Amino acid sequence: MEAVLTAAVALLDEAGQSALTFRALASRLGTGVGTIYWYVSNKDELFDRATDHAVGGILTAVEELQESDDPIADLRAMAVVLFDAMMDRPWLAAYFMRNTDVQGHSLRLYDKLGRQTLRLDLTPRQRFHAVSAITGVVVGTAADLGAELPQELLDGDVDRVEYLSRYAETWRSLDAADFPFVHEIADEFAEHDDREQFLAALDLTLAGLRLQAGPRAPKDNATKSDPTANGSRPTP
Amino acid sequence: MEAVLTAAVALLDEAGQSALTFRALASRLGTGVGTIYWYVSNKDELFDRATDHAVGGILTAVEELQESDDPIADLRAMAVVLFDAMMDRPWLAAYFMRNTDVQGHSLRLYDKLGRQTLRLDLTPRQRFHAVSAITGVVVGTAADLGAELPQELLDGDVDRVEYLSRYAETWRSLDAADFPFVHEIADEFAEHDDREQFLAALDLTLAGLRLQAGPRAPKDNATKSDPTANGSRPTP
DNA sequence: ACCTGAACACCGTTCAAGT
DNA sequence: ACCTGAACACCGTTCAAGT
Repeated sequence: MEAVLTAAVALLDEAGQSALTFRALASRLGTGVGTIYWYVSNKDELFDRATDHAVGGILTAVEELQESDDPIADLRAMAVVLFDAMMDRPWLAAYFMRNTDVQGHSLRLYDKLGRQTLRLDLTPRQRFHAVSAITGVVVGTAADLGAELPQELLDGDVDRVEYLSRYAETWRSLDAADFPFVHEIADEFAEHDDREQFLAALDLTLAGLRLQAGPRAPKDNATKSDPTANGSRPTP
Repeated sequence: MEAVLTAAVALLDEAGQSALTFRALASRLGTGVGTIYWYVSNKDELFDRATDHAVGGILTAVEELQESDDPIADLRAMAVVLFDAMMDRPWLAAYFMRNTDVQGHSLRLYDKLGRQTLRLDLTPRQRFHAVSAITGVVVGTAADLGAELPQELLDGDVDRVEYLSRYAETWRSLDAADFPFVHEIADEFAEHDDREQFLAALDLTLAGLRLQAGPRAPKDNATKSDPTANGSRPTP
């Protein structure tokens, strides 16, 4: 079992999603395809277990983080670790946190994140939504990366900067009156850095969360929280 | 071409991602598989074009929205329209905004969204990041929905509430000391509504954006913006 | 309990051949 | 210019048969 998962992860690392087939996995393990079906009941489960196997490593990295006195800063640090792991392994995003029945490490990681929200002045529902929002930003951005790479880039015919600037070129050539925004950010797009983009999205979410969590200054635990300003908020 | 795309969208609507095959599409159109390859060079492009075809409808819905004096409220309204369309068609999220070469409607929609950020006191880069963050929330949450449905649900063996409460049951049975957060939100999860969860995530992002856009009160255009507090922010 | 691999049904894609 | 469908290489999954 252990061997099956490490081999599966290796295949995914080497050549991405499409490289993980029962046949490829079997031949790497030196066995028949049927063998794998003894450990795993279908391909979805294979992906789930391979993903969780990789999440194991992320979990230990997250557990090594020092807890600060600012829960939101801690959430940020964890999200960054998670995102960086997904940049290394773009295939991770697709199956991350699906089916926690099988994904024990993922559930632990989810709890690790959520525990920080317990330190904030929020309702259970707000906590649930906050963690979902944060994992959503991580997975959403990372899933884009996994899908973003077209053939040309993987084949090495074109490098990333050329690819992006060709896009920007097309965008600049559009009618500025018709596409004012696309025109405005064409240059930004050409030079954009995925990690920076992720951090920007994450920080918007965290800023919103900080606002929601109440008036206490970020790292100031001396001030008692204002009971009139607890987290409850009318549903939009 | 038009007929190919409407047939493709119909297949996707009826039975999801996996139902769109060249053979199924050909037989629905009463032709051979080869015919489709004359209109489209591979399956990715087929998905891209089918997605953009559907986005056409979303675009007109978005264009019918009235512009208010609050750009952030307008962004919110557009995001909600987009999300609702994706709840109707969970297959949309997977290919949305990939390859705007082929997706003319998507590019227009992207510009529509971005135009609202032009009304905010932000740098081009912040505008670019803001729109990416917002579409990320929409697509990220919607992609979850598309993937979330396991076999049991599609087969109708189990309905949604039973499925969720079975999960919650498992979560409650975990050691509360080991999984304090999962324990805390088990009930929330059992009753969670996807749309509400989306709105919560969106509102966190928008709250962050409002903060970033400067000190002006949301709907107050009388106050001159404070030049010392423009949107620039040190990169984290 | 664990392994094997031929067999089945189904893909995307190509291409020589047609109108 | 547009259509056709057999053929190819490759999937996931099953299962009778082995140890």
